[in-house]
Amino acid sequence: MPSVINPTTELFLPVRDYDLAATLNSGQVFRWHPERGRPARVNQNVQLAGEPPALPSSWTGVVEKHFVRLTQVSDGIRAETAEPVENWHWLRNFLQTELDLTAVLKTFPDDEPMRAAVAACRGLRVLRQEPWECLASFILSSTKQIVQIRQIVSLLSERFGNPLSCPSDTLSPPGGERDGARGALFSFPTPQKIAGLTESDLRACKMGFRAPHLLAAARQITDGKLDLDTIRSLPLEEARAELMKLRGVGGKIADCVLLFAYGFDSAFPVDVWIERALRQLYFPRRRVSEKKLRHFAATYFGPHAGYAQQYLFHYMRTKME
DNA sequence: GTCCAGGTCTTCC
DNA sequence: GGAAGACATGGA
Repeated sequence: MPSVINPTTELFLPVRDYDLAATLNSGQVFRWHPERGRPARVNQNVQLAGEPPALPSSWTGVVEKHFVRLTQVSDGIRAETAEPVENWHWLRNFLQTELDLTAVLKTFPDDEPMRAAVAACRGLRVLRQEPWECLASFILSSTKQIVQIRQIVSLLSERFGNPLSCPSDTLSPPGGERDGARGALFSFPTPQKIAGLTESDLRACKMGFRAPHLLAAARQITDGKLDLDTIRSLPLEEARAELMKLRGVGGKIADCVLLFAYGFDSAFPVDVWIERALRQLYFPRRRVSEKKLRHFAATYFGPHAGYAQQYLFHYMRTKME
């Protein structure tokens, strides 16, 4: 007799060393929102002496076809969906709750900048996203602030995604249209849906010159010229080259997709923040060429370089706040 | 009004 | 192979 699993709408994920706020707010994903009345601190793990932990804090977002509410509690993460779920593998995989974070952190270089970055956002995880949403989001990211990427992705989802069932107490937050929260109530539009649109449909989502890039990527996928599944099994360099065949996808965006969607932990996206961080933290006194900087990034940070990169990225951004 | 944003591509030296 | 400019749009 096969064991019967009762579908549920709630799941408790026991996990230590997981900073949900830092993870969802570190520029990997663009459709997660702290819930009104459930304030989320940027770093749950920084607790001052004598100060009670600011728990719980909830976030709402979409993973694949599921609307999800996640709440950080002291010994893990509580998840809630609108519709009963039999198998929660998709959520564990997305959140990477079963990853041995301590083992990853041990591989980081033992230097002052990395120690400071880890101290600032320990518990930050690199998520495992669905490749198409990740690729599309980062095609839309070039020379855009994170807040604007959220707006564009939200508009795109609202207009061309499918409405999702939400828990009954989920309300569209005030100002949601401005900060993109409403878009989290829809699925991310499929490549097939995008491929059937026109460039002006997409430009109406405020994505500007990125519209033809997104359209072309969607059409390559629906035409069978690009298979996002096979990229998973390629060696890193081949996977990177495959993604970079797409117009509007250079090394940085390819590295983001490799790291955030496919789990290539050594992929090291170099954007303006990371370039600034590397120059300030590692080469404060001399001007190094961009090429040397890339070589340094590719060789210095170890097998989980991309993970180290995400710690540096979030550390630099929160330090500036 | 000006500068700049999780870049990429083309042109020109 | 490296610098400079174009590309849309909006927040700060």
